[in-house]
Amino acid sequence: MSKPSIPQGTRDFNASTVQKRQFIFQTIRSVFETYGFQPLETPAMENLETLMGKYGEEGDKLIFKILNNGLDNPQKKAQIDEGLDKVLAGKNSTAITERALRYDLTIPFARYVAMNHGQLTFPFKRYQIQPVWRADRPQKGRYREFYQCDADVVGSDSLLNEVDLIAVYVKAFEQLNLPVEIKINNRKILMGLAQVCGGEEKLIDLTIAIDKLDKIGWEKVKEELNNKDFNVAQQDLVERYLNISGTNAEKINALANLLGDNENGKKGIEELNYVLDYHISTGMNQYLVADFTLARGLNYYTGLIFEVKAIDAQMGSIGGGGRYNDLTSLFGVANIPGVGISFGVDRIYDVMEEKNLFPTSVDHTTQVLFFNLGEAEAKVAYGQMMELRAKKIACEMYPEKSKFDKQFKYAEKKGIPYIAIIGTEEVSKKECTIKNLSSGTQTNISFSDLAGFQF
RNA sequence: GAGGGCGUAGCUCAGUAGGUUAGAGCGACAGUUUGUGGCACUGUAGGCCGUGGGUUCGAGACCCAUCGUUCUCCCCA
Repeated sequence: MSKPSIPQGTRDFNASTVQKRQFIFQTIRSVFETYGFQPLETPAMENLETLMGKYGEEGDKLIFKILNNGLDNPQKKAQIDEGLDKVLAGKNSTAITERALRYDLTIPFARYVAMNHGQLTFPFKRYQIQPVWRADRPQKGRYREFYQCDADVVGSDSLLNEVDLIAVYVKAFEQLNLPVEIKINNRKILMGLAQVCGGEEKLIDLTIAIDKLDKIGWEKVKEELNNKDFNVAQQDLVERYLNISGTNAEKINALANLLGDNENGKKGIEELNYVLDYHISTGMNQYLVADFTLARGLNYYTGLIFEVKAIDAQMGSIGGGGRYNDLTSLFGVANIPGVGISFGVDRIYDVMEEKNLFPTSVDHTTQVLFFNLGEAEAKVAYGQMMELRAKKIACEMYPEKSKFDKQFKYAEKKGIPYIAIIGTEEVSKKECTIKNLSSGTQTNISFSDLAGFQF
């Protein structure tokens, strides 16, 4: 038998890791709920059809598909052979696979809204904290199974939603004590740039090229634009666009000059300004950075877009989101605009761990270990232990009668702060010896006072 | 999908130019110490050197393949 292992890109989480992760989940969840979002859960698997074509060509390749059952059924052999040929040719076939693992939380949410729009009260605000799966090649900060925490509002055009979601980001990261900046841009600005550069149809090529700027540098981006038939004047314009710098206000001014009276550009700037101005009054503007190089890969975004970056950390974005005007139309229900954000918990964990930002209080463990000094003594001790447990004090008893040495070491390794000794002497006196392991101090407490002892 | 690094004890790693019985630290276990831990000392257990093939008188080391892992690119949280 080979050594046991787990699939590539997946992880087991030990007690301390789970507790730290729970701290992140609880922090985010409590902020979501404070802002009026309600929970939703959707299945780990969706119909393949629901997911395909929603994440772009690259995304489709990264969807984990689930093999159908019953492929060994001889009566279906013809269909299955035909399906297999399609799969081998790089297509999908429902004869082979008709379900897939969730790739993100946004599309399943859109599907849910489309299915239930008759029953939902709009604006509908939901949050969702669940794992997603991607058949990506794992590397630093990238896993094949990871959690997303999403909050979305659908059924409202108001920019107040964007304002509110930014506040969610700020408050959550403040509570996590993780310094971040929130980059903000508008797809309309990018659309405006594309129009000024020759046409809307260039938007996708343009955003893909721009998105790479901080990785490959301007020269390479220029090369890519050249390959995509941007002429010299257009390349020049993009260069001036990307070189915009300064404070948020200065950047926006420069951008307004560059895009002139392009309608999308004007609208995009207006929306951006609205949100930035709003957060001057909340004092959260210090976190906001207008960044016109921000593009976001997902093509369903239509308005303001966000990305959260941890300050001074070698890590890709730890959150992102934006406005999508018509996501549910993918599922046949039109005119439900929405806006949402996502937290990348696994990356947040990695950054916090690296920077040592977890409060020590997240480690919960047993408070009191009751020593086992023999059958009769243990029975008395067990009764005392149950009293403490009734007070919600975490206790456990060493399961075997062992030498002190061994029981002490167990407590020490597990980080248990107190031990309780009840031996023959204590039983006859109806008392208990409590020892604080870190200070070494030891006191005798009568059974009747034990439940009131301050551990 | 493309390209690099690394696989030796439970963990972290040595292993010199290919040479006889593969080492250390930590951890585990036992004892010194059968009602007082952390420290110290002593001892014990634990290795198909990832797997398969090849080169060689001889391979942990060199070559090929394969699997695993990790990082980078693409893309993304």
